[in-house]
Amino acid sequence: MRKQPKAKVGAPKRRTTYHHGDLRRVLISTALKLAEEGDLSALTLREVARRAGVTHGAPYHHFPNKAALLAVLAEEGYRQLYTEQLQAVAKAGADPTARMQALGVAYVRFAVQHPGHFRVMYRTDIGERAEYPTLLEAAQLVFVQLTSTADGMIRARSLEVDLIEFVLAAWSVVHGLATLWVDGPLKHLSALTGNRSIEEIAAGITAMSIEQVATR
Amino acid sequence: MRKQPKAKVGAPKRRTTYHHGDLRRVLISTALKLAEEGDLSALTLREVARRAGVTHGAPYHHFPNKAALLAVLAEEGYRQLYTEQLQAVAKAGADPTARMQALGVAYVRFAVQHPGHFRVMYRTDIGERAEYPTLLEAAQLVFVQLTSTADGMIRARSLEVDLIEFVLAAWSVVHGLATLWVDGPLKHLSALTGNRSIEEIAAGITAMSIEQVATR
DNA sequence: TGTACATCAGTGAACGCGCGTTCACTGATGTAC
DNA sequence: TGTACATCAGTGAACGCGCGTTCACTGATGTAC
Repeated sequence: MRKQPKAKVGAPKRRTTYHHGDLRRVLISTALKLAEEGDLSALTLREVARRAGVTHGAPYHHFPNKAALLAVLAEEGYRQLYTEQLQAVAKAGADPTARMQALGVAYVRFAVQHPGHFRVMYRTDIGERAEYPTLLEAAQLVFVQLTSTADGMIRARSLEVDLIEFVLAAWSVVHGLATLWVDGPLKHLSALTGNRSIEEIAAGITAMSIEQVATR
Repeated sequence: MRKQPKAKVGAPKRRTTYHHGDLRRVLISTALKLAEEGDLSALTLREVARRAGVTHGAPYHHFPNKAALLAVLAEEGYRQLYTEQLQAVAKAGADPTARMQALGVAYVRFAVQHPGHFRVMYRTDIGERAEYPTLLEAAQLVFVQLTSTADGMIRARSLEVDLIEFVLAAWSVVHGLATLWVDGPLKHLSALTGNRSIEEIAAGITAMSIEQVATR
């Protein structure tokens, strides 16, 4: 049996090895947890290090600076969103309208289930995104998926709407709902939403906003 | 003629009086200007004082703390939004659908024209809003206006939609568009929107999202 | 299997910074008589 | 109209704080022979 020093109660887990093993991964997931707690201003490198049970200098062996860590977090978010939307669309079957709606619902569900990722993805004070090409690429993946799904629906139904405008409308409604829910007034206005789950609401709203276009 | 000391170039205007005259007002409008510049993390009390040409202790003779200044800013924003929406609805005439759409367009226009107010209004890290009853009241005014306009449209057309759901859908789409435009990816994606004005886009999108419900 | 040595990934002290807030002060202003 | 005095609204030094980042260091780990 390995010697296992007693860990102080409430203190971060005591490492048994000097080297951490997978600090990079731990820093990312700790930062994510912090972002999930709400206020992004509480997401500091020093606090991340603290919670990871490591000195505040340690992260610099894995990331050149704070912005780089946030960029990784954002990129992971976009990839996750892409994957979840891909699955949702696949599950929705062949009907282009159903696929479009599933995409929207998946967007809102992602934001609600991964608020940390969502916040970091749309935070503006991360610095120039152009410095992180893989982040840009991941974001574009999501956008392309939206555009092509929307295009599929328009073509299938020979709708007379401008693709860009349709895409913007769809994006706006789910982004708005997600934002109002995750960080906005809806967070506290449960009186409004009662005991309906966000998913039900999202389904209702996207149905109202998107499906309508198809059935006119 | 009053004696007028030469002001240093680039420095804040030199006061000729020891007392400022209307520092409270100036602090508010300076804070607003800062919020309009983009990143709310740059909106600090000290910077506000600096730009107002006053020491950083001075604001405390007009506001108990930073949160109180932000609360005033937010409240002004809500009142302004309410007024602009009221005018837009009045201008739209009697048709309930046209009124509803005008309300939505006014929301987006407000966000675009007053991004500072918009940012502060929806910032979560201001502290507990319940501490500022007049702020709450102003926000509710806007919400009530939205709800009653939506209700008017539903009744006039005997729509079979849930009021809350309709309200949420309408709010989501304009809030999403505003957010994506003011602080989100649309800010830089002018490729998407081309040379169309945000107002045209907002009109198109709200028409697509809201009017459709009525014409089904 | 053992040893020498390079490299990796931590530590912890330090730097410089800007923030919100407090406080004793003082010059300017308003008011009573 | 002039004067005494209270109050208002500034000043500027100071406090304590947490942040991002750097750096010389050192213990742990991996590799060549």
